Formats: sequence, structure tokens, C-alpha cells
Amino acid sequence: MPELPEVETVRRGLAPAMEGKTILRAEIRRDGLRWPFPPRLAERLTGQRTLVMRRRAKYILSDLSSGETLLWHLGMSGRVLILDGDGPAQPGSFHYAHPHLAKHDHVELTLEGGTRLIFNDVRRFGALDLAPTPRIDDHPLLANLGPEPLGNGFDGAYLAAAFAGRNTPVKAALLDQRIVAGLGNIYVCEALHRTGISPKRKAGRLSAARAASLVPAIRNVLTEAIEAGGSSLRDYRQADGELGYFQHRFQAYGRAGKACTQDGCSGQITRIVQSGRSSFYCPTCQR
DNA sequence: CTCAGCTCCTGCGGGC
DNA sequence: TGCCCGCAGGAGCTGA
Repeated sequence: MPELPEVETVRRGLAPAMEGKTILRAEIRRDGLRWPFPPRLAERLTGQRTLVMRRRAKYILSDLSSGETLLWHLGMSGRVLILDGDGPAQPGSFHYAHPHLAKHDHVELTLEGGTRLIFNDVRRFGALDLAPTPRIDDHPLLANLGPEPLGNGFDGAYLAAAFAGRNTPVKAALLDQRIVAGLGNIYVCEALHRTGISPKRKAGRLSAARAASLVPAIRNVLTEAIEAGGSSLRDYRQADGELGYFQHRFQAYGRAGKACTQDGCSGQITRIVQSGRSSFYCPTCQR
């Protein structure tokens, strides 16, 4: 489900609920999701205070008073619900629009003050892990990540160099978390559309200038999406991974058959499949 | 090393 | 109504 903007939205929702609060109880309802949970997960969480909530790429990192960091990955369908003390009282109660989804509530944390956090993941591609905070950047899931797209290490010169010699389509290159960390299918489609670059173009055959033009496009689309996610958070006060209002602003993703919205372009958004995943683009203005 | 294809899992919507 | 198919926002693993 979530790409960087959705994960950041979840982090921003969780931070005020978790930071400074002690985890009073951890209920782990299955052995793991994509991978087995770390040994003694419940015991290692119980009694710990969350110092700070961070994000790296599509991972949320909770630094705990024990000196360990809890790493969350939401996979395709992961979400986190925040239930206040005065919300639905019993585990498994109707806290979803579709109550049967509650059967995928895999982990539940009860915090000091009574707030409950529920990690729900229908498809179970998500993950939780614990590792020592000082070495968290060396965690196998984090060690090979490229720069943050909203950070200083991501600029035109970097991206042009990262693309050099690559024979893979630029669509696949931007999805490669080692090149830039946090993009997914939606925002790659949107950034390519904004820059007029075909998803089929080989990364290594883009001019340096065109490669560099992707940087502000990526930064802008991510920033706009985070802002839209934040607005939906205020309304629903949930940190679940739903797309915020930004989904109504997609110009390419999911718009097959619709008119291209670029100024002066009379083309039509088309869906193709690249390495097993949908790409939406305008063959007229994206070359 | 690079790259394409497969895989994990469940639910939903469309066509018949 | 039921069945089958394709599709879904991720990303690690395998083998060429």
C-alpha cells in the first residue's frame, strides 16, 4: 500500500501518540509476517518508552529506551490504527468500516494512557524487526538503500551518475531502492509524466539534463502528496496507510483511457506492463 | 554485477 | 449466485 508519502503520513500520525510514552503491553497474534518476528518481541517491547519516531525510505523506525530500534515496514497492505482510550474498547471490535478486516490485526500495542496501536496487514508482506539503535543503518533491510529523495544527497548529478550505464528502463531504475529510496509504482508514474519521460526509456540513455529534471519532479510530487496525506490525518485522526486526498490528483496513475492533462497535449494515458507491474503514461508527450 | 521473472498473501471487481 | 481471472501502493530471491 504505502510509498514514501503514505509512510511519512503514518509516521506523523504515530509520533504524537508514541513519543515519550511507555509500551505497557504488546500482543503478538502470529509468528511473523513476511519474515518471522524477532525472538521475544513482546518482552523486548513491554516497558520500553519510545524516544523518537523516524523514517528511512519506506521504513518507520521507533527508537526505544532499551537501546533497540523497532523497524516497521507496511508492505503492500499494512496499516496502523490508533485507538484512543475512549474508542472501541475490546480487541477485535468494530474499528473498521469493514469489520472482517479485524482478523488481520496482527500486533497490538497498548501505551501508557490507554492508547492502542493496531498493526493490520491483510496480505502480510509487512515486517517488524528489532535491532540495536546505534547500528540500525547496517540492518540488512536498510544497508543498501539509496539516498532519501527529499534529502540533500539526492540531486541531478547524483541521479545522472546512478543512471549511467544502466540498460534497464527508467521506470525500473526509479523503483530500485538502491538508486533512490522511497518511490513506488504510483509516484514513479507521476514523476515520469511530469517530466515527459517515457517509462520505457533506458535509464542509461537519458541525457544528464533530463535525468536531472526528474529530481525536482520527484521532490515536488512527494511533497505535495505528504501535504495531502497530512490533511486527511487531521480529519480522520488515523495513521492507517490509506492514500490521502492526493489520489484525486493523480495525472497518470490509474488513468488509462483518460485524456493527458499536460498543457497542449492531446494524448491519452495508456497502461502498459513493465516487469510485471502496471505503468501509466502518455505516449504522446512522454518520450 | 545486471536484469527479468517469480514469489509470498488476501481480497475485490469484472466477465461469463 | 458462483466461479475464474486479473489486478493491487513491495521487494527479496533465483538463475541466466
